[in-house]
Amino acid sequence: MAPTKDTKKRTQRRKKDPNAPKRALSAYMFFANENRDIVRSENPDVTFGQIGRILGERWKALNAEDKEPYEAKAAADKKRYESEKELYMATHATE
DNA sequence: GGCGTGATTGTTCGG
DNA sequence: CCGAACAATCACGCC
Repeated sequence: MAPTKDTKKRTQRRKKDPNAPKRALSAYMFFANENRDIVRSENPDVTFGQIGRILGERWKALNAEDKEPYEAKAAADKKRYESEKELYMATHATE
């Protein structure tokens, strides 16, 4: 099932690990990186109120092929985190 | 062997 | 400064 949105208000940002590898970014993050300047450039009138909403709308508006670069980076970033987590695990184990 | 959980990531915007 | 919608994530630990 979904991560029970009820669990609690997200963005709790609580630390629990010594070196906290901080997982990785998300496709949205990479996509947003390119959209923030694009969408906002095409919608200089819309503010977070709209942009934020619009951003997400068109994010999905793209096709798997469009998200390709975003998903690709997402996976790439994940590997990034994977390395830190690996070390984090090592440090955690061998300590 | 399958499940749920939490933590996190980045943008925009404003008071 | 931080949070809040917007979305994805997905590794982690556990019985």
